[in-house]
Amino acid sequence: MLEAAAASSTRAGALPLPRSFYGRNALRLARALLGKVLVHRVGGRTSAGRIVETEAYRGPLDQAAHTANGRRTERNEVMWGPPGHAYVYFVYGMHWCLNVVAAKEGQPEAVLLRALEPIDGLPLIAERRAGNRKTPVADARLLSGPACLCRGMGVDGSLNGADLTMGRMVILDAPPVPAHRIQRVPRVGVDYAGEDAVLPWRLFVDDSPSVSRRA
DNA sequence: AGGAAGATCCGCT
DNA sequence: GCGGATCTTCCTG
Repeated sequence: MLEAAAASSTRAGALPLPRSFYGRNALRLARALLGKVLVHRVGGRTSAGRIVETEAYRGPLDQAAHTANGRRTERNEVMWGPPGHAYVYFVYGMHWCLNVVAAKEGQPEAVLLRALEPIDGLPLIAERRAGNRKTPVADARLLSGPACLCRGMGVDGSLNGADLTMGRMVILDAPPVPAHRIQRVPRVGVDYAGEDAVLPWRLFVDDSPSVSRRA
């Protein structure tokens, strides 16, 4: 399974998704991003993974979003800009999280990338993840969880605002995931969001071994 | 100026 | 299942 994904991702002709791909609401983008491939090149080394878990955060009307009620701050400024850029923020004093800005400029929506299936640069990913662990992790779980994903892919605050349609970190097109393989459940860790906490805006590929917090 | 809470992970029980 | 690690961001006074 992982081998098959790797073969397709490294195939010549896989192009970065154009900006127009991102110009839709965050829920639709969260769905469309499943199966696509995040690639990060740094210092001549490449790591890549297939997106298998996402969460949609829908701007002013979503109490779970950083931009709830139209809140605009220095931290979430990127969410207000054009789609197709990375919104990277720091949480819990130790972790980074990577989002993809959705919708159109002035409409602050984003998709949190929660898990990838590692498909290229396994040694590099394992090396990055080893730093804060005592016990080894199975390959399929190296990028399982939003903070694990950032750690393993080498994503930090320096990538906040990065253009994902070009540059050192991009998202490549890849075959879509069939609808019958996608599950929709409530988002993780948003109990503070009242009624919005139960919206089924966490999407994942149900047969992927890399999904975080499987029931 | 101060404090509370957070879109989490890890290791131990 | 639970709590500790660790610090930025934002809101309050």
